[in-house]
Amino acid sequence: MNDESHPSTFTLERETETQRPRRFLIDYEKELNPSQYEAAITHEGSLLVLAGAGSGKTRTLVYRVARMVEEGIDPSAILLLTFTRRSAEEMLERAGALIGAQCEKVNGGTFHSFANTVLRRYGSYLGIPNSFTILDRSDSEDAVNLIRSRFGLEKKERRFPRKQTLVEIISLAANKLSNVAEVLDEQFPHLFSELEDIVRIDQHYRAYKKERGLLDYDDLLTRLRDLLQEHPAIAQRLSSTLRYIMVDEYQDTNRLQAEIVRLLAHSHENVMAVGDDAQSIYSFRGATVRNILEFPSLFPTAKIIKLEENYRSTQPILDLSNQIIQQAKESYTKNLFTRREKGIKPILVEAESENYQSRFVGQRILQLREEGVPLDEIAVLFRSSFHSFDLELELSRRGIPFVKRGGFKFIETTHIKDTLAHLRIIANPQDAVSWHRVILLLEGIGPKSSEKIMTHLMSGPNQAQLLRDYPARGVIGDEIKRLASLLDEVTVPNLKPAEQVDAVVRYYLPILKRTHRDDLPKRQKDLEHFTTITERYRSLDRLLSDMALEPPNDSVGDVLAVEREEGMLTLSTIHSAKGLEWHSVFIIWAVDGRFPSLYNKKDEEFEEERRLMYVAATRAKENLFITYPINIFDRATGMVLSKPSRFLDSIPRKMLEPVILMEEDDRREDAWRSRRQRRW
DNA sequence: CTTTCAGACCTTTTT
DNA sequence: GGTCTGAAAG
Repeated sequence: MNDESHPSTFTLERETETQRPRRFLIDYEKELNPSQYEAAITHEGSLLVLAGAGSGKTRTLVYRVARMVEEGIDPSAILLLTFTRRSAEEMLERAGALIGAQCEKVNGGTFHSFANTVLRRYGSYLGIPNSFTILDRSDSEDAVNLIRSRFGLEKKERRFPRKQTLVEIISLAANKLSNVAEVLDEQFPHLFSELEDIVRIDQHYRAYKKERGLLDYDDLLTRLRDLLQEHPAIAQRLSSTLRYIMVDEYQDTNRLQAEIVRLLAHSHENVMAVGDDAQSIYSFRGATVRNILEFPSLFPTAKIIKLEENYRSTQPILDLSNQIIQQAKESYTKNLFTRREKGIKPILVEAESENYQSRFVGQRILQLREEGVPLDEIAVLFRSSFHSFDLELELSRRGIPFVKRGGFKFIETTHIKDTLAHLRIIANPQDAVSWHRVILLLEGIGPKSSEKIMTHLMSGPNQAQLLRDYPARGVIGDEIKRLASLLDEVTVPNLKPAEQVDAVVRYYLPILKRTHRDDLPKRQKDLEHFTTITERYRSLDRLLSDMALEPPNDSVGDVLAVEREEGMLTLSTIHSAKGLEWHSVFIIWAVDGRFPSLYNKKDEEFEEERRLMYVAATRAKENLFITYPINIFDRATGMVLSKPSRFLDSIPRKMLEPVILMEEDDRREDAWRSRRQRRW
């Protein structure tokens, strides 16, 4: 984000335009359909674009940016808020390819990364130090846990919620502009009796963060909102600099984010929200479909444009998708149609076991490749990250290269988090969460000693010196001295982040050897990989906030593979597949109980699972395979799952062809064939 | 006080 | 299959 050099020269393009017709590099009218075109050329005022799956939403956004810039709007006056930073980058790249590099000056990113930039700059108005540390989810949990144990709450007879739950509750309260009591009432009624203690923990957690210069994900948004609300002069300044705001995936924003948009747009109301109410799938993080539905009442002059022509999928795929969403309790605002009449009917595959399912997918992918479909045009989608474990083994066995999106991240592994904790105490010596982690790693030190050392450390400014002064003998004394030397070593002025990382890793390796003897080589490689990633950074603060906001999610193997020429197959959670498309898509584990998952008993949750299935199905352009294993024992529920997902119930057979896998001779590779199935 | 080990418990999706 | 807790050993 480049908010340092905004020349506020806004020429009056509208008037010039009427005086003499402009020449554009692009024939927008020809490149876009009438609705898309209208969205692309409407720049002033508020605009709601209801864009169905595959209706060219991204294209519209890209062309709109290009058009604005071509009309002479200063690119840095445009703010493009997207769901991931990557999608912002891609859009700006595409716009750049259309009309030129000045599109790079457009401000683009996630709400969180935007908030980070603004708060680094203006946070001091709220008493936030500009070197604040961003806590990721597990850091927040650690902090809450620390507070909880100080209260001695975990020793009560009745079961007190675990740290994940606590953080979830606190986070939801922030994102929904609600409070702990309401969240408990709505979503955790069984914990209502703990209200007082949870509120107390929340309060202490806040104070704790404030004292140490820590901000969690929610604080980034909350504090940005506070800044805009409490400091009108700054709000005014930002608002007049960022004169054109676009928000992508609006159906997955929460009330806090909507409030931020409202405040930012206060002085000009040039806001374009784009989204699809039928694809709202992030309520677990406080998103509400009400945002998109109520946009017109927030901005009463909003113009509404619907994009209903689907350019992605064939008719049979669209028929199935429409059928899935039509069974929803509430109806949605659009009706999708396509001109791609011809196509292959989606197939529903019943596999005897998980491994059969994996083998089928593997085989079929190889067939598709032989038929000329490149691997990077194929994806396997699933409800939960772990659903692909067996398939991953199968793919490796067959030598099919893949990337996995969603789920566990490289950055969340213990050894990387440990390394990061060391870097954080260097960047922000007040960061108690990280100190705690670092000190616990020392041999012979547990929670009690750690607490003592921490109190000692917080008593003065020079931590390395304080460490040396700490009275400790023997092994513990040596350990503490070693840590002190590391701190001295890395606080030499003008050291590059990568050099600091290198020092930390050298310091950390013996610890790693002690604590993770078993899979040391892999972890060591991860650390090397991590060091490489850090080489391009010039500031440690920047490095750390990037790691919190946009963590690289490749593990070592993936990175090596990316460099291969051949495309790679994509494995992805459906959540991470949002906005993407492939020639051929497999949806695996479409078993009732897994998808929809049995935890989601409430109506709303259930409906969201349905939308998830809809999102998954609409990713496919030509081929769609839905597979499910039968007779699977589910450990979580202790139930035997044997029925295909209920979202596929009552789908006419003419829309979805059932197939059963048959085990045949081993020499026949394609051991499956179609046949009638009557069991359901 | 720390470490270790056995048993219980729960298991989603992400910035 | 992994994390968390509690109890017992070092």
